[in-house]
Amino acid sequence: MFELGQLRCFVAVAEELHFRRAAARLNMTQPPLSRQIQMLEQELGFPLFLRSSRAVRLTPAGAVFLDQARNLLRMAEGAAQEALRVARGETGSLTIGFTAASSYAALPRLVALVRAGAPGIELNLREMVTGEQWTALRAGAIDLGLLRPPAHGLPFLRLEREALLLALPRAHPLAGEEAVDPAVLEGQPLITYPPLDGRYLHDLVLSVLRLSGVAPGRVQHVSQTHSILALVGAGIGLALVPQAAERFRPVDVVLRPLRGTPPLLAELILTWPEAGNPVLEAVLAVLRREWAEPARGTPRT
Amino acid sequence: MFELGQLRCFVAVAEELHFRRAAARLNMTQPPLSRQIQMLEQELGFPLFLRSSRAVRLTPAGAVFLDQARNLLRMAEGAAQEALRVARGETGSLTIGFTAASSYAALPRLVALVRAGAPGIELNLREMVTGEQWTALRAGAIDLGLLRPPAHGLPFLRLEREALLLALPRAHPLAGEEAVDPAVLEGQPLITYPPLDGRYLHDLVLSVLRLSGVAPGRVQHVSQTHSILALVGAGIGLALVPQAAERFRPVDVVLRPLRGTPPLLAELILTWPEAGNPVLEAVLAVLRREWAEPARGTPRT
DNA sequence: TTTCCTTACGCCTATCGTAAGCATA
DNA sequence: TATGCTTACGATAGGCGTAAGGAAA
Repeated sequence: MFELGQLRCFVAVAEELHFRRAAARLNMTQPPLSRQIQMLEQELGFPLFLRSSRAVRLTPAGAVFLDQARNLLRMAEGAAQEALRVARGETGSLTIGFTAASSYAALPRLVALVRAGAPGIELNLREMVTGEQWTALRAGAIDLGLLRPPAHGLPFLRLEREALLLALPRAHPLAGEEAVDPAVLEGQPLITYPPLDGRYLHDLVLSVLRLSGVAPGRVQHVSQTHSILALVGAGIGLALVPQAAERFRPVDVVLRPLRGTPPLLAELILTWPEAGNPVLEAVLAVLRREWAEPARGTPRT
Repeated sequence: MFELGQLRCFVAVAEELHFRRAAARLNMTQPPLSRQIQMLEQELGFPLFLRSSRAVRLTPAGAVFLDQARNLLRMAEGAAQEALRVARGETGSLTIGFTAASSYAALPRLVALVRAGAPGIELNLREMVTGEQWTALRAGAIDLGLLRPPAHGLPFLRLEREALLLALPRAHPLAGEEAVDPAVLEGQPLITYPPLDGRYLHDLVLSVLRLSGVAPGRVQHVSQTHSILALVGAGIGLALVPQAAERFRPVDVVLRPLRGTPPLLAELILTWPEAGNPVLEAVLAVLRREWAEPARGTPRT
């Protein structure tokens, strides 16, 4: 097969229609140029030029091949440029796994920051629960995970810290209070996260209860926060949910801080398999620089 | 700039993710393959692979470059194939200049024969008068000319020979005759071709008159046959036109052979700049093989 | 005679293959 | 210890440059 150098020789001769001038343009002498063209012609199996000792002309097949050669050379340069931009993290694509809950506040903010700070980078978004995200991170199916701790040793960035709020029906006697005493949970049916799939929030809720010295009644496990809120609204029980739930709270449910509770904060982290992907590095650089924990990430005072 | 050989090395390693197996596939040993990849990486300015002494993985930029490299290699092979087909005359395009008169019989027949006999060849058709065709042939703007003689020394193929017929209004007293005596032209107004632009037919008409010993009256010069026929229909005068005019004769005009006239035949030729274009050769081969002068090309008996 | 492409020939460089080096599981 | 990529080194082949050849205006 021919080589790109031969194509460069061919294009030069085809454009100059003069071997000596073409050779000068290529910074070489003319005999080796003649040989390169001959070898190219032999490789291709047809003549590219009609040499009449006084003039050089392209054959019809040569004219066709000239178009192709120019295309190939242009594409070759473009290929290097394109990949170089990816290597520099200036362009490329990342796939982000995110939990349903994060899609209301953290995810839109993250997408907006990346769009503004690294406009060449395309983000593919895939909603999946925390457990799926770990699998996907290990398999390389996603480049970033937006999920709850722990990070299992992987590098991570903490995006949000939010207090757990008590979710109770609007019709509940204490719904009008500014803040609610944890004691009301004593013996009450509680809806909380499952210990495996939603381990982090499950443990966090238990910590809150333990620290408050409260023992709830029957406990129901539901993994998605919006389902929990729906059950609360239906009067099935009370629940402790992260503050972000305020964004998708049904109208018949209200969220209230627990009075006197030590600030147990639910964290949302961004994690990734490892360093080395420049596109990823570019996105992380933007986030480290631009992301400031919003005021709403701290509990109401 | 990198070379296609390096791309082949890169694609092999990227597909095998294993230098030794890739080297085997490329019929070389593994150390030079490593060097080629290193040189390619240095050329590009970014690493293509992450080597961890136990596994080889593509970097994100490497994955992008793999796509580009595959495209380039595929295009390189395609380029040679495409141009080779042109060199063999199997495909390509030709531009044909043709006169308005030829577009009724000779041109459609020619196009049909080429379509059937050389299906890969595309024909571009450009109507132009004979004089324009000569300029275009010299400039390379058309590859073939469908025009009246002479060929001015260029190679040519005679496509048709047709008698000159007398065009006269249907209302003319002699319109009912099977053939007309040339003597009727004596002193009559005559519409014929201009001596410069339509030189060939002009001279041919004069020859017919001279051989018949007839001197017409006032002579009007009009270059396009369909215009001549329109003037005949309007009673402006009589005319001698090639038999092909039968195809686009107005209903109020009839064409009749001249009785006793020696067979002065108007020829239509196909001419081209020179040999050497395989696409042209392929078309000419088809025409030489398939073209038979049709019966309608000879004068009525 | 001049121009311009091709052929011939010697040198040099770049690539290949073999062998040794080095890190990891 | 085995596997697998890299480094080192000598041999070879392919490409470049100089010089001579040959055809056409």
